[in-house]
Amino acid sequence: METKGRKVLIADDEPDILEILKYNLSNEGYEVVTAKDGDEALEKAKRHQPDLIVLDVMMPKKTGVEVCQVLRSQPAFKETLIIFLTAVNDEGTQIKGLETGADDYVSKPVSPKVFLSRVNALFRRLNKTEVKVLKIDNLTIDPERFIIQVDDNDIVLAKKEFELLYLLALKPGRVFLRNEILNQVWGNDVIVGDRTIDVHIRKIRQKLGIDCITTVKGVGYKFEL
Amino acid sequence: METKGRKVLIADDEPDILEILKYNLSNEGYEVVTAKDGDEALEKAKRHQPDLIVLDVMMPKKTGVEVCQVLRSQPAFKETLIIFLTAVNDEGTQIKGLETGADDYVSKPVSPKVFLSRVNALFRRLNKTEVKVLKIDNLTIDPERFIIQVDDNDIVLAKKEFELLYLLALKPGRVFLRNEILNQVWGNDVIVGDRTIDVHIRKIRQKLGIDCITTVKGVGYKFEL
DNA sequence: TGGGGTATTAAGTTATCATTAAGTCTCTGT
DNA sequence: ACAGAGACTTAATGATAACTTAATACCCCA
Repeated sequence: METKGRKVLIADDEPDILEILKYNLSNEGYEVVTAKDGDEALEKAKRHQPDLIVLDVMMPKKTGVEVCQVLRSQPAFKETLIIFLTAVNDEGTQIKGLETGADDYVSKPVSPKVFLSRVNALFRRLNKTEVKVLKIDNLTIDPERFIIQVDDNDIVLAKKEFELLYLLALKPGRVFLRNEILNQVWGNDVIVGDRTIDVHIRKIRQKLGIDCITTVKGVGYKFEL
Repeated sequence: METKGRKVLIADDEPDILEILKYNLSNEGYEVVTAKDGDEALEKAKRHQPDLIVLDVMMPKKTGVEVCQVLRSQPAFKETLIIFLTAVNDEGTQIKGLETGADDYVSKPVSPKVFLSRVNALFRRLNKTEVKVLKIDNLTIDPERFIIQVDDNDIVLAKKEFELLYLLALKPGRVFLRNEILNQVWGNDVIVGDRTIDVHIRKIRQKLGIDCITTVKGVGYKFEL
């Protein structure tokens, strides 16, 4: 995760397309991983944790839409950008794709120029809103580098702890219900007990050493300095 | 992803059915959660607080009817819509289902079109008040964030206190009978004395510091600034 | 002025959370 | 593949806030 450039995964069953897109993205400074079918796409996505995933709708093993659905059901890929490629200039498919949780949609034949501008646009949008460094008083949370600082002292949080803190800190003062936390941090399908949240909260409080998470009994937790 | 729509939980042990219904509901803008047996259905229902629950009658772990009974015994699910799915075209089952507290009943094989129209009809029938932020003069009540503000000062209310205030504030000027309050805030099953309401009212008045709840002797309370 | 209601207070009761420790899972490097 | 470390989850217990009740004081009106 040291590369300055974003990581992109491209999944398409046509080697030519893969080659063209990879070449263009690499030229722009992106790090590129490729896959030739749906299953491979899922596997590489999990392994490489790309920032953007480009999915051909028509692929062997699993279609792009299916891959997208699987990915979106996992917390790790809730925020990942997804673009669909399709030869079908079908309005229905387009809508279906976007509803599945895709961020954009590019129809074949792909113009490298158009494609690149779309990709860049998505990342620009992302920078403004989603993944951003939080600075609240003497506390800094950098989700990209996975680093937390209090008064310039680095603090190491485990993954779940980090995600939990980041979630709360994104909207200071707002109370997050336990259910909300479970959905956002653990995902829809994972079933864990309520006490699990408590324990993570405790570890965060302990490691940070500052009292920034408030309990709202019977409701949930909120971030507050 | 960004769906503002209602949340629907579907429980069925046949993956195909889940897939079809989920796809159709998603297309209509509903947010969908799935479960593959009775126990999982209960767990997800509790966690996600869906607006509608679709239950297959024949499921492992717990049947749809059993799940329904458990849910209906809890105040949180008194108002939740429930639809039964069943392959048994049995009049008896149908009646038993409706008596258990289901709102509708769809027999398999399910026609997506029919199913959707039933679901839409149910929601149309339901005059559920939206969960929205209330702003009345210098008082702000945000039920989603569980926050109350008076003149920009945050005030912490306990859960019951909050729910009670929110109920009254939803219809300013309207008098709520004690029984009405008990049903809405405590649920039909819970039996608590009348004085309990008084005590909560008192705490709200005390914490808010402003006189916004008026007593109507022999009748109930109303919100009024 | 007494009765039917409500307000207030304090004291019980319960539900929920914090904490700790121990068990299970996962990843990593050899 | 294996061991070890750290991450994650669960279970058990103690602590505390939320909730309920009960007892008493109050108020208004026939």
